[in-house]
Amino acid sequence: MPELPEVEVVRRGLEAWVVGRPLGEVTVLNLRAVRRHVGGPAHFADLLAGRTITAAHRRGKYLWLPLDSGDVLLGHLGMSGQLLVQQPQVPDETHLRVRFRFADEGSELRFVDQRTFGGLAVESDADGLPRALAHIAADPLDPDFDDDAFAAALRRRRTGVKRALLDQTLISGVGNVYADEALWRLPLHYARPTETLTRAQALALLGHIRDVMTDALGAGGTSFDALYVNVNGQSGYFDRSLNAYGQEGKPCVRCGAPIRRDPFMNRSSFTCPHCQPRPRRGRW
DNA sequence: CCTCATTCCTGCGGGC
DNA sequence: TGCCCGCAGGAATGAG
Repeated sequence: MPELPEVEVVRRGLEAWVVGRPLGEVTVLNLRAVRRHVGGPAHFADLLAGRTITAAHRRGKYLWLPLDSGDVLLGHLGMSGQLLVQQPQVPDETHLRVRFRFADEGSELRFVDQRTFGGLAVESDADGLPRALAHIAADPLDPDFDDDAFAAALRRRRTGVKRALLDQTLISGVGNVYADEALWRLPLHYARPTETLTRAQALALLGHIRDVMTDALGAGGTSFDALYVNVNGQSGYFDRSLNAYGQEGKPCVRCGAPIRRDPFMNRSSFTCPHCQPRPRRGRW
């Protein structure tokens, strides 16, 4: 996280507050924040100064802002990235990494990122999708998402179902929180081998991913602390509606069994041990 | 091509 | 009180 719903909340904020405005001075305060920009920080800033942002797009967890120059400003929030619209007189945030002033001298855009897993880059327009996103699959809220192709590709995998969901080349926008929530809703254990899923189960899982993301979007996203906020610094409240993620020890709202936490891929997976029993060889 | 472990980063909280 | 360690985890990268 932030995952698709949180990134979409940010995209909507950018659409409302920065699209149509000409950029002024751009200042890179942290090199790592623009490490994906091949030409370096000065080049990054030069390509942006004076250009007007014409739109705000998203695929999965990636955001991009097309410019009137034909280039696009591409961004990923990583673990802790924020894009904030702030009045210029507001003191700099501790982890301010890039500042975007505007020629209209109104509010500025700030990229703030505590852990610097996120980053920004400028690249030339690729007629629709930025080249750097060529390997990122469509996300489940994309009207062009191909449900049948997803179900078939998921069942062709030879791995656990949650590993597959976190693979952004198969389906994008799903992270640890929404993977656990969708699997709880089905319900299905995260280690279920993908090749044992029926087509109907694969499609049902996709439906739950869509449902939980849509619900979260309606709540303004999921926030566990002040890190996950919209462009105005406000938190969503979907954390109150989580049924599995972060609920270790609390009773499953469906059956009452205490939710368990398992180590998984250097992070955690949360399941109901009763509703989502671990698959065993020859028996699921 | 496919799968999977490793690595990057900072703040917080628990344990001693 | 202070220090150390684990944990939070998206995605590029390279090994096998």
